[in-house]
Amino acid sequence: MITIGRLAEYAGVSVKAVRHYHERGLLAEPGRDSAGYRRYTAQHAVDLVKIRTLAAAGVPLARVKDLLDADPATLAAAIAKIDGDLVERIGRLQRSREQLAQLRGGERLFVPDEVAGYLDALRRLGVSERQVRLERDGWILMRTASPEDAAGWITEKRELVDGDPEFRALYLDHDAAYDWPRDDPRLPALADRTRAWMTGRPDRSETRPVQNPAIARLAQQSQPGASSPAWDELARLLRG
Amino acid sequence: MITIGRLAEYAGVSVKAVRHYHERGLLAEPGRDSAGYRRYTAQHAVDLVKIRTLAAAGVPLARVKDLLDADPATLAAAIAKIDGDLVERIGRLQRSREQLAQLRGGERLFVPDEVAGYLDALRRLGVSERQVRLERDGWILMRTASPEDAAGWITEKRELVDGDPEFRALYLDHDAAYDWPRDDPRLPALADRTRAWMTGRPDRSETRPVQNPAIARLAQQSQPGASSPAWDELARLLRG
DNA sequence: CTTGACCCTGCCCCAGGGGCAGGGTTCGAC
DNA sequence: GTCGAACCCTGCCCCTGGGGCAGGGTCAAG
Repeated sequence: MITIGRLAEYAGVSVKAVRHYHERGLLAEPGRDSAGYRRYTAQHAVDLVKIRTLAAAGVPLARVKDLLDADPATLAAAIAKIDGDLVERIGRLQRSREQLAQLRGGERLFVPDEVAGYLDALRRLGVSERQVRLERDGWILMRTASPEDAAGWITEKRELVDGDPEFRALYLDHDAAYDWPRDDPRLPALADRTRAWMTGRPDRSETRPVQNPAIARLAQQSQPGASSPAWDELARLLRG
Repeated sequence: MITIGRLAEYAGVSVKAVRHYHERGLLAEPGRDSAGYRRYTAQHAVDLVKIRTLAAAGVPLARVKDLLDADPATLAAAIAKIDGDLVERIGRLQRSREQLAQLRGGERLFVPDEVAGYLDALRRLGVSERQVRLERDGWILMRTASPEDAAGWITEKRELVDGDPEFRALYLDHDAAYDWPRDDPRLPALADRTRAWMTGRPDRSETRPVQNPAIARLAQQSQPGASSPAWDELARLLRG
């Protein structure tokens, strides 16, 4: 006849846990001795190890209770399912490890791969970090509104950056223009070149070229102080 | 400017969780629109993904809060530790899978390997399942009282079962005697043979041979109805 | 006869949300 | 113009699996 402490130690659980299992009806309450102490049998130890094993596998105690007096076939089926869940949980933890590793290395975690690749391409081009962040935030905003459109948008922009030298040049100039004064004499010329490039674009020219400023405006709303006098002036020149 | 629902969807968490993070001070409360709705920026999405990643790795929200504005070196160290915990947890789950598998296959889970081996040896000898269970329970009881003694005891009994033919014969007869009537004429003869074997044992003869009935008595206490009239009579004959 | 290690019950606490009540809002369809 | 669906708001109580503490009683050894 063993005490609650010895029982708990045998099974590798806390005394508190044993009492908890009594309360939940998982483990039979044993008899008491003259002092009112619980006195356990070996069978209790066997039952407790069973409970501990299932609970350690993440089975809710309510289900453990059912499983304890299920017939062997049902138990076997349940164990198979629990094992499947376990495999899945292990997989999730492993994916969690990968995500965690990316937390150390920049923004890859926060956006899908294609976007990360696009942002890296911008960086290789020599675009400022401020602009890269604007692009990233713009993508996130787009993406919350319409994931498919966002995916198309990133593909097209990637093609432009990789394949259109004039787009690259304009992009870098727009980036640099951020810091120019509002009355910088280079602004009208830049607006003209931009308009020329836009009219040179074929069919889908009404949607995409507008997108760049549109995104910028979105990002501007979301990030206070993300525009500049020169950009405002440039937008005015393009509209007018 | 995105709503709470879109933000939650982007990060793969529930709306409720986002509000929870606000309450805990993990995620900055954004501005409200004219209807009182929260309106988020892309930066919130980035922050939320970070929170979700740490939380998914099992980091308590209170620690997540600290990590969010820790410097990169501290963060890297913390991530290394979290990753270590993750590896440990994965290991535990894998061990849990093994234990679970044993739940289907008998009692190996409930006792250490040597004991399981000993019980299997008894079964091969032709001992009844009732007796095997008595032995198992006796071991568990012993073990909770004194693990080292229990280990020694199981080793000696294993040696006896493997190496002493007369012990094996006596053991099987004792097992069979369980069901005899109290006045069975074979009982005195069995008691005599048992006494003869006990006196034939060298040095440690006062501890071990007594153990078998002692264990039986322990098990008897723990398992109501685990003795029988014939066993009681046998114990009386051996004492007298 | 004390001291430390047990045991008892009962209560509140934690994370990490879920669910529901009891509202208000927005948007598209009819 | 109005209806319904799908959002959003706050506030409250609920869950699991125990931990911790209070405020006792008990037991064995020195």
